[in-house]
Order: sequence, then C-alpha cells, then structure tokens
Amino acid sequence: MDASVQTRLDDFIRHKKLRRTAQRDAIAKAVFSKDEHFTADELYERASKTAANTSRATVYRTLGLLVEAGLLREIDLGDNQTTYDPNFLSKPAHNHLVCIDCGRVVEFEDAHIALLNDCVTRRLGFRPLRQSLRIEATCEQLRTKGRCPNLIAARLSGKRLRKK
Amino acid sequence: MDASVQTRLDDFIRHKKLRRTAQRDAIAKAVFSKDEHFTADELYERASKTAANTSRATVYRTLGLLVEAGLLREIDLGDNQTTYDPNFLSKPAHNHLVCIDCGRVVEFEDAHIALLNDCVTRRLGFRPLRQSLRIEATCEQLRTKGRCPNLIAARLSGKRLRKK
DNA sequence: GTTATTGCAAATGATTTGCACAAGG
DNA sequence: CCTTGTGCAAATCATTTGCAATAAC
Repeated sequence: MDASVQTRLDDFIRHKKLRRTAQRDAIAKAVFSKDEHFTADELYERASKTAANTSRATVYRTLGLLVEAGLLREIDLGDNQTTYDPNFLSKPAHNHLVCIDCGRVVEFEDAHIALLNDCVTRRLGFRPLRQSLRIEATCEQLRTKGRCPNLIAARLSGKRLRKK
Repeated sequence: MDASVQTRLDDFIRHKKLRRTAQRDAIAKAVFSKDEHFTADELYERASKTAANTSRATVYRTLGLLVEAGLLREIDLGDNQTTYDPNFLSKPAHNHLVCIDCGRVVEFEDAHIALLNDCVTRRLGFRPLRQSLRIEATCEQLRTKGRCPNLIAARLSGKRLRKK
C-alpha cells in the first residue's frame, strides 16, 4: 500500500474523530495490496489470511469507510453484487469494459469520453460529480479466430461467466 | 401498450415454445403502460391492482422473460436494487443522469457519446454490445438559487434520497 | 474513563426456488 | 393429455444491525 493512501486514510479518520484500529489497517492493506477488483467476501478471505481476527461485519464497515473517504469506489459489473475498485486513485476517471465471452474486465481511460459526458451534463443543467460507464462487449478474437485465450483460462479456472 | 411490443412478445414466446398466459399479458401491460422506471416490487403493486392474481414470483419470472426478449432493460441507478427501464424500445441508446440532490433521473440520448464509446471499444479489440452510462450530478439550480423544485417535491412525497 | 469499534449472531430485504395444483396448446 | 406456468411459502445470498465485550485516545 502506497504511503499517501495511508496518510489520506489517517487524515480522514482523524478528521471524523474516528479511531485507528488494527482491523482497519489490515483491511486497508488488503484492499490496496493489489490493483484487482474484489467483492466484500473475497476481501474478507484475503484479509483473514493476514490478520487473525477480522469479521465480515468489520470488512463491510471498513469498506464503507474507505468509500466515504474517497479512496475506494463501488462499481457495478452487472453480476448482482457490489464490486470494489481500488484503482481510482491512480486512474481517477477510468471506465470498465466487460467481455461477456470470458468475463474479463478491461479498465480504460479516455479523456474524450470524460469531457463529452461532462459537457452533456452541464447542457442539461447539472453539475457533474461522477460518471460510471460500463461497456459490455464480445471478444473480437473469439469471433474471428474461433478462440479467445481469456475464455479458455476462465473456463479452466471455473470462473463464473456472467449473471448469477 | 404499443401493438408492436405485443407482437414482439408473442413472437418471442412462440419461438421459445412458451405459453401465453393471462399473468404474462397483465404484467407486460403494466410494464409498458407508462414510460416510468420501476422496481420489481413497484410493478407487483401496479399489476396487483389490475389483475386479480399475480404473485411476486410470477412478476420476477416475467421480468426475466421481458429482459431476455430484449423488450425491457435492467438499469443500475446506484440504489442497491434492480430498476427496470421500458424506454429502450423508443430510445435504444439512452443514458441516465441521477441528481443526487433530489433523486430525479433524467434520460438523455447523445449520438456522440454512443459513437465515441463504440470507437473506444473497437480500438480495444472488442465488439460493442451495449453500454450503460450513469452520470451522478448535483442540480445547478439548487446551487445557484438555493432551491430546486424537484428536491422540494421529493421531500414532500417522502421519497428516499439516495442509497438505502 | 469515555466513546468508538468489534465480533457474533440474528435480522433484513431483494430475489429465487421446490413443489403441488392449475391451465395452455 | 402432456408440459409449462403459477402461487405459496421456504430458501438464498449479500449486506446490515443490535448488543455486550473490547480497545482507542
């Protein structure tokens, strides 16, 4: 975990007159140790391995805290559960493309998209706060070549492909 | 409900070797009788008034059917429950702006946004299927004039403003 | 010492499902 | 008839919450 994240979290905690605890530290560490998306439960598993006592309840509560602090973002990948994305600190305006063949999620930034959406928002009489764009697409490689390395990998790992 | 919707639903049902039932007709009618967004439960309430026997289970099952038939779309307004949008038939590529002051949802179409997203998707090596953009914003009127007619209306009607 | 935080287990709320009965084709 | 659809109530699943014990500051 990057030192500035730690600082920002500390500041937030102090500012809100909350307390720094071992659990919060451990969970924050688990959140920012990778750039992968995760669900609350996946994080609970991960945090459990490192820190001895961390309950699901505390994971949920701490996730809420991190979101409120602006360090973490909830995203919707269309699979009926909240996914958390720790990469908005490094890429503040990125979007997500979900391949419905293999379930792979591609993050991408595009200044034109961000700008255009902002313009449209203002034209409608609003002040833009945040935008979330999810593009669902199929893999062009699978269509033309008949195979997609990600799809094969996904099937091998027993990954759930789409919706429920 | 527009006749073409009826036809498309009939075709879908026939094609899938399903059966046309009074409940499905009643629910479809309730879905397409307005252009308002709704939740499963709101639809259940609405359908109950018209058709005598319609259970929640059947509402959920029929919603799935309509989505699968491409007549209805699930959207995410960020309030932790599935919202259904019956307006994609008339506006196939529209997006949603949610005012976080008053909870109002504004639908808007913008050909530039759609086109730009499609280009970006292709550049990434994918074939675009659908895109969902949600913009969260604050009401400019509220900020500058100190009041927003929608917010007042929302508060009066006891509308839940954002998240849970 | 206060007051916030935690873990547990129970509660919640939306959605799904098993099953016996009802009804389309 | 034969198979699909329905209502009901019970089951699921992610998430939240009440509460007594625990730990920050």
